[in-house]
Amino acid sequence: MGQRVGVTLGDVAGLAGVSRATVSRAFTRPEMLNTETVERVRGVAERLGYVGNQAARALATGRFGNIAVIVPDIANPFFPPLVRTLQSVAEEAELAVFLGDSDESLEREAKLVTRLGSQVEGFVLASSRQSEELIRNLAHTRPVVLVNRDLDGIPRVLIDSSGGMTEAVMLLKNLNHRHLVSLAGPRDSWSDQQRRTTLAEASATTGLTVDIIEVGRPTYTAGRDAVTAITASGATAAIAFDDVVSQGVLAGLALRNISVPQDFSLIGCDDTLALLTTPALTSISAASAPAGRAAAHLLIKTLQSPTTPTAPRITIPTHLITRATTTQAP
Amino acid sequence: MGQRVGVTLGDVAGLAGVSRATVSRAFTRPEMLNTETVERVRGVAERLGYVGNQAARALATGRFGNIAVIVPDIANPFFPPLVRTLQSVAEEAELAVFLGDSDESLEREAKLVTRLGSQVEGFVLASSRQSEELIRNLAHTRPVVLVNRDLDGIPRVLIDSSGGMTEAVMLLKNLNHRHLVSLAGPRDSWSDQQRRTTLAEASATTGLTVDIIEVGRPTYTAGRDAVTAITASGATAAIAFDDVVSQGVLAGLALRNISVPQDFSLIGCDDTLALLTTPALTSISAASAPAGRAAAHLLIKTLQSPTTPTAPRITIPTHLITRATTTQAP
DNA sequence: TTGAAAGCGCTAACAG
DNA sequence: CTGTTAGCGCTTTCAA
Repeated sequence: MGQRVGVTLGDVAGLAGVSRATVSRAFTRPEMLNTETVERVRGVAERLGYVGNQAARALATGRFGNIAVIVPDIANPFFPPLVRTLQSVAEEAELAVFLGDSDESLEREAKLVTRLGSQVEGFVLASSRQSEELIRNLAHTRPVVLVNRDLDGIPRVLIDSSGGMTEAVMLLKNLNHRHLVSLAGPRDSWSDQQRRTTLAEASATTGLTVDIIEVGRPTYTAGRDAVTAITASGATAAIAFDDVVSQGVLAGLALRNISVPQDFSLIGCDDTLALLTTPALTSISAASAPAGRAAAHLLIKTLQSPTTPTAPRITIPTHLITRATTTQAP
Repeated sequence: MGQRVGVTLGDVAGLAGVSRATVSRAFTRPEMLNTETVERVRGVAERLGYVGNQAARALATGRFGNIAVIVPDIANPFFPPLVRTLQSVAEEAELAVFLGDSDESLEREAKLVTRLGSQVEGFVLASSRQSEELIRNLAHTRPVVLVNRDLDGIPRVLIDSSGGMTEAVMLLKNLNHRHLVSLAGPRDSWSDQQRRTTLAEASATTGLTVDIIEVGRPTYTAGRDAVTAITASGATAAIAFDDVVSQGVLAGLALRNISVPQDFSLIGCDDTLALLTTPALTSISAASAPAGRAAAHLLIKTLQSPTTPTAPRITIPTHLITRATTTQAP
């Protein structure tokens, strides 16, 4: 059976000469108690170094005081700022946060969710690759907030790249590009699908040709390796799934002595590498830190009023940030 | 009182026609049971979607199945790979991981540790800023593994930058630099202290002059703003606390039309920005992913054999990676 | 090989 | 305002 872990409620009760219930109340409902009692109990607790046992509390109340955030790849620069603000907001609400990295794998994401499900109040799923069905099942069990995924009736915060994406296409058109390539990312990512759709619309409107090259997992290497296909396509400009991929493309282009932007124009997404590249990358903004904050607030709100009439939904618009990787078509 | 959360052991027991103890054993000690019983119970459990309640299990066993990793700033590119591998190893060991971001603050780190202390088996403190006393107290309570912090008797993994740092100074000396500046980071960071010490020794050996400029929190802005002091110093080369700072310095130098490496040589640390900068940054390697893996293994090992004779200690050596930001002194 | 029963540390009615 | 009591869901002796 369970072994003593440390100082318990009972220990404090004994030394303070009160019942365990009183000790409990001294922490959770001090207003119910005589001020003096509260102080005495807290004093004893402090002296003993008493720290409440979360597991026991969770078992008794059904509340865990924990939330989980699941991301496909914490090493992708889009996510750390999101996780950072999320955790900061959670902390203010006295919530501890589990981090799950699904490694872009649907199965691992599912495993994480089940594993964590029994000890969290709710989930934030960022760029979830899960099937709609699984997410709905989960949301049926506990509050779920989605980031960059849109499912009717589930709270979510979306970074809507359509604005920036449309601006990107417009810019390239105005610069006389006629033929672009889109470096598409993970197929089961909502963001990727949204970008595909917007791109299709924009190309229809503008009459530009857009080839699609799938890079799959968005990495530096994937971008660099895509350059063969890019040059083969004959396009004069590319829009990449994210800045990490762009970074790779930039490197691959340099290897072939293709200069950016003179010979080729390039636009990234998420604006995570900001001024880190040379030339500085034209990119589509994506406020991941605010998205994390918003998601945290949404989740906390849902936790407080379980029966929300309609799911709160936040959409963060994007825009194109023109820097130095785009210019007139050669 | 606690409300039903989902399917419980009892539910499964009822439907399978066995006692709750048997259900429990079917999962935790199947070898004690009739194979047939195990299968039947597991079948029923699966059908019902039974997931064990961690809190209850923790209460009964004293084991939580969780660990925590605390970092000063998850948005600093050094940490995500560390956290990623850490979580991956933990997952294989059936451990869930809490993430705490202390925002470089000693107080927040302490708060996180207390908050999480009651629901984790152990801690990984990465680049902890805490006082030695607090860490020792904590380590007295539960297993602690340190990353980039060295305290007698506590397991730790160190990325030993002295090798790379010495090589860096040697390189600069051989390139005829006589006067360097060191951009020092957070004072309470072990890594920073180690770098200061090594630098002092190396400069004594080589006869180079080394000025120290404190940048405090290692950010892009801090690096950029340090350039005033750098130019004022009259040094011809700098070694920065990390690559993020270097990145800022590079930008600040560019603003003043000082070209790197012709007019000024620059060396970073941690090699996190790899080829992202232009010119590509000469840097000191720091394998943060392997460090995360090692830390996870160490913690798991400690968890399994609580009374280790001597604390396991891993040291990862570093070396200088010469790229394009270093050349002959002007 | 299985069941009965006690208990992990805490909270929440219900009395008083 | 405070104590008594009955669990929360699970594991683990002890018996059978």
